[in-house]
Amino acid sequence: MNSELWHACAGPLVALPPAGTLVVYFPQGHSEQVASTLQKCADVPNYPNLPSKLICFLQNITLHADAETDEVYAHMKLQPVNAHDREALLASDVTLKVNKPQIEFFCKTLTASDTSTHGGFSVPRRAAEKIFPPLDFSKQPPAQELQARDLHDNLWNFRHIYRGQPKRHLLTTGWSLFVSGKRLVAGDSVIFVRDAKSQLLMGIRRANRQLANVSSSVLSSDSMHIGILAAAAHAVTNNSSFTVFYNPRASPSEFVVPLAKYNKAVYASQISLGMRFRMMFETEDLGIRRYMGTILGISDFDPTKWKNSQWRNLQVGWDECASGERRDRVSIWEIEPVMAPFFICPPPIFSIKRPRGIGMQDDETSEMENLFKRALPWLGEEVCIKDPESQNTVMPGLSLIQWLNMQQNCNSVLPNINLQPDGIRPLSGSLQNLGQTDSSNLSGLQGQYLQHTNVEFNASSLLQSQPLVQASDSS
Amino acid sequence: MNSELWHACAGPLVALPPAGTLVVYFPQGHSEQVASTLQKCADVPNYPNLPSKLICFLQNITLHADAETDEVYAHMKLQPVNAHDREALLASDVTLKVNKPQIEFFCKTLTASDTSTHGGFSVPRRAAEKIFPPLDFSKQPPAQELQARDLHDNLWNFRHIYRGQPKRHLLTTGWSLFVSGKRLVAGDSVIFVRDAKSQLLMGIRRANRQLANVSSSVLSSDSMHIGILAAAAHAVTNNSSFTVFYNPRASPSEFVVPLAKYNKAVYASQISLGMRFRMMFETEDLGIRRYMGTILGISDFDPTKWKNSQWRNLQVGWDECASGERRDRVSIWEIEPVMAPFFICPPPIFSIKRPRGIGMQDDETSEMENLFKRALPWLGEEVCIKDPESQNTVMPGLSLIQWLNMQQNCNSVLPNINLQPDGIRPLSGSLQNLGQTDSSNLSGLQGQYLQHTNVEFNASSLLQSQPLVQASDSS
DNA sequence: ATGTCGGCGCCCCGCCGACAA
DNA sequence: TTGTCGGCGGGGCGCCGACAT
Repeated sequence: MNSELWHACAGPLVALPPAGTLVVYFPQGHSEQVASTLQKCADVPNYPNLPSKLICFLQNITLHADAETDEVYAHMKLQPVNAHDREALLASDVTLKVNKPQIEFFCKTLTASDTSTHGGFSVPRRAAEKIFPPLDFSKQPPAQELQARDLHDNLWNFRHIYRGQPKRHLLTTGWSLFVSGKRLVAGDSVIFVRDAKSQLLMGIRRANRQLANVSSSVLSSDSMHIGILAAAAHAVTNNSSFTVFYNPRASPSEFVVPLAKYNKAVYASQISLGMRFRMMFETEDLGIRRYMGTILGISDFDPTKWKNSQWRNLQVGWDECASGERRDRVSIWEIEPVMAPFFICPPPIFSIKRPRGIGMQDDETSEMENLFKRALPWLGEEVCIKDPESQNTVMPGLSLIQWLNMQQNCNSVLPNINLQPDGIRPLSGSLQNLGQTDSSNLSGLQGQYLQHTNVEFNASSLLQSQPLVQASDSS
Repeated sequence: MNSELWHACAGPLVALPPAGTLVVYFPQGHSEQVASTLQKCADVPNYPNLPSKLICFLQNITLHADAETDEVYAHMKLQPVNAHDREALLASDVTLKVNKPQIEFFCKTLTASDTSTHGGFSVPRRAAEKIFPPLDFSKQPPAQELQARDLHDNLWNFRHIYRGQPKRHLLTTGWSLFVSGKRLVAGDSVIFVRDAKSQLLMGIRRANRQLANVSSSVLSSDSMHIGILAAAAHAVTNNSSFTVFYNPRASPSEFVVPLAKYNKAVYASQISLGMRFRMMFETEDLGIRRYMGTILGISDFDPTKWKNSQWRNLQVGWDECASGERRDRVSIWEIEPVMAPFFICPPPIFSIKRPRGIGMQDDETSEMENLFKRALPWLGEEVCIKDPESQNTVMPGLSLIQWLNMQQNCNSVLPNINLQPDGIRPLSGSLQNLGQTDSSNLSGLQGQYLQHTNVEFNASSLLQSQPLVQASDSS
């Protein structure tokens, strides 16, 4: 399975954690994917003794495509962990640094003419020039035979010709076989990728047409829903691993989140009612667009079954509500908080120690504290995330020292309403007394968010945190 | 969903228990169906506290066909029960009396010519005359427009013509649309049914071609396997119901067995090593053929995960081993014991009382005994099963009195080797002292089996039976 | 720049009886 | 009785530029 092609089909927002790193698994989100796939929301009871989130070691991850539909998905083999070695933690942090290689591809939504039996495929000019091998324009008409491999490594042959008045690029012979073979209809999309070896690859993305009742004839949806929970619970109990299928196109959100991404969002962001944020959405041509929104509430999505989960615990409203498809509940790691540079408040650090959850051994306490110390985002890594759209590096260096310095200059100008069940208190003195730092480069930060820290410090005051793995109440 | 069509597609051996009756559910068999569907045998651990068999009330049963493949399957809503009302028990017994209505249908395996684009469908002469509406043979050539509904109630139109030299029935116009629409290939079968209202129905049965890796892209096979167990266990714990999908074509055997059928097989049959038996198999044209075999062993199929299950606890050998596809392990209710009439030994009645299984309340004891008293097969029903192939009624009346009488005349001529974990003792005196009965009709019984009883008696001595629902050891 | 259409050539779908198994 | 084939007619697949958006 070609990784570039897989990611092109998955979309620009999908970033898979690499094998060997730590992730946070949300059974609730997994359930959502199953419900979304089955297009049916089963009323699944809470599963006894399964926490609302699990820290797991990602043993293995493989890329796949459905044999019938070409839909991309990933197998992830997860091992629930209580103790973590330094190596895995460091590897997990590194995931934030990865720059996706800029792959050459184009995506076109098929028109009625493209899919009819009357003719071939009209290739967008820029696409043909960027992706396809160059034509010999001395011939009349310029033409060539194209060969492209799909997600299953099957080879497809097309006649690529440049003709007509005005001139345009067309795929003729071979195209109809592809359309009927993949059962494409108008509205579906086709993706052409030129990989590192200049080979041509192609994938498809189907339109979100209702698949009526795709209910598998193998398992009842109830069994499926309970099955994913039971599999995870079994792995926790037996200290073994379990396998999940992540289907980025069907799943409303990723339910296996890199631990570093999770920690950064939860512990480095200031979330409060009324806060403005941005969030990335995918455009039709596989680009990225950001929409602005406001946090309207903070509460458990499902207080009875999944208590104290951070899964979609933010109720949000959107500035442009025209596209009503945007969700009204998101998770904290999905958003980019927008702060005016001098209106920043201290990050929320939980101070109330809760009773240990079921399945948490007492002697794990020090390990958990080590986990927090190491996995906190300001471990000294150099984070540099590129914006695939603008090609510009966003988030120029803002150190935690700089950020802390800002706290001294403005204390809680914005009202700090917080509905999270645990109390919040500002960072205690030892951290606030760090030295003054040049803040001349802060003026350009408006509309950006704190994503970059590169200072080490003694995080002892953070260790009174709420345990990350917390068993749900077995009521 | 038309029941006649569904059963025609399911095959002659499939008999579904009606809603409102009691059944025995075997999780192990359910697991086998899932493994068979996924063509992958996952190594699923034993599920804690789930017995190897569950008595359930069949709340509901509905017939379905897969939207993609037209494969038939059934939804069954099962409620695990501990106490049973008399009505359900009686209804369960009635299920043995049901004579399937003799439906008019024919089945043809498609040839290369049938599925090629070169021509239409060659209709077997007898089939056309029996199933299709009669042609007007005064016209030349005789022809008509046929309309048939498939499993999804879609209407298909065909031109039915009687022509050629020699004359033969053909489906021409419309046939190729059906073949391509259903994606039929040579080797698949098509079934035409004329229902009670003389309407034409049609279904398909696909050849057993390897579907490579049909692994769903939704759930891992591990999650599926554990899901079916968890769903059943959850229903037991919460006194609720669970839903299973029974796929008669994919499943090696039925895993939801009518309680009466189960009891009759377990308590009315004498099973011993070396015993000869017959078993029904399906022929290619949806007929029935019996094969002879010998019992080679009696033991738990999976002694570690499913202890004391009767699922496939008989190891068998077949007289005609040419067709190596016959299973080497079967369940007792699948076979027809073959006994020489004067070589019959007493039925095995378990006498060792075992500790109550997990989940068995003490106050259920009397209910369980009532269950056994009522569900035992000699409750006075008149069993009359027709052999669809020979059209003859097999098993003429052999009453329990007659059978018991035989016991008095021959005591254990055949060696009675029995490997079942529980001890076996003969029926105690009160039953053996029943009066002499005419046994003149026994001479024709050689090669048949005891399937018919119609006498009531005091079964008090049977009440020391092993509990039917028995929790697996939670080791 | 590209979606749709009329024109039209030719491939192959599909109906026929011949022939054989 | 019925599976496969050669013959062949016509419908529609598919390649072309025209034209519009």
